Amino acid sequence: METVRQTLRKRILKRKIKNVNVLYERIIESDINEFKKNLIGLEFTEIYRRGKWLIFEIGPYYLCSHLRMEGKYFIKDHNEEINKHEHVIFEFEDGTDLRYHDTRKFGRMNLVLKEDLESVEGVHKQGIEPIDNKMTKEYLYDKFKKSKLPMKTLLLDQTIISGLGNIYADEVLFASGIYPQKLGIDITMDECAKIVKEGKRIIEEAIKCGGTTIRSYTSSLGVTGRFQQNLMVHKRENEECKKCHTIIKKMVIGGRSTYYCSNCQK
DNA sequence: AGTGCGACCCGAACGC
DNA sequence: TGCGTTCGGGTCGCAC
Repeated sequence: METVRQTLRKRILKRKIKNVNVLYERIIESDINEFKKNLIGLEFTEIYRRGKWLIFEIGPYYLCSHLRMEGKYFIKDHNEEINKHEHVIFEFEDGTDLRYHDTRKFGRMNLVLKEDLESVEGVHKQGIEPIDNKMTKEYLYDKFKKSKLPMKTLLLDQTIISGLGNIYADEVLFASGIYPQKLGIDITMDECAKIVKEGKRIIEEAIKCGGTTIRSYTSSLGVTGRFQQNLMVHKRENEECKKCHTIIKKMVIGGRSTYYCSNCQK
């Protein structure tokens, strides 16, 4: 998401919106007519990110966009044919479009007045980013030790750690040597220190690589996604652990597929 | 309050 | 080859 933000802001700032075309209305959670009408004549001035949310600053509003798993943004010439998975099209006066593409139609957008940002479901309850200096072992220990949930589930809790998804959760647990089903109450301060250290390292590295693209056919604005070459466990079921050559296993925890090395993660 | 689970959505992968 | 079925993934809402 950070990669998308960085690339997108180079491409769309300071362009006036001529028209907004919404082809699948359920993407828009706020009032649909206001969404289509209020953005016309305005230009994006900045793009922020909060966890997995992209927050576009535009006039008196924030446009909050959550891509879920498959949402992507493309810049295309307005004359280009509309792909069947393009659901929201922002038409700029210079003849280009910003197009939101989502094969699963899972992503969501909210247009709110700036002062109402905290009213957007999900945006307001973000925890601390792995790359934020406020992320400490004491903070995590305090959150984890009270919970009987498995560590995999806790790492995915956006109210604790902001922005960590399924891929990176598996990678952080592997790098920290923690068995994914280990319970929060059983975690130690030393393990929390590892999660802080490895979480920061992995996310910084992933951002440097332009993120992770799991499916080879996916490509979108700002996602060249070279980090998948660095993945140690995720999507590597039945392959050898890159550290100890044990066969990587897969299990489901909290409804999420989880990859791990039974030798490296105790 | 904490926890578990179905719903949302549909292309891809799988099974026959 | 072609059909029907299952899966996945982030988050919310509901039930316990």
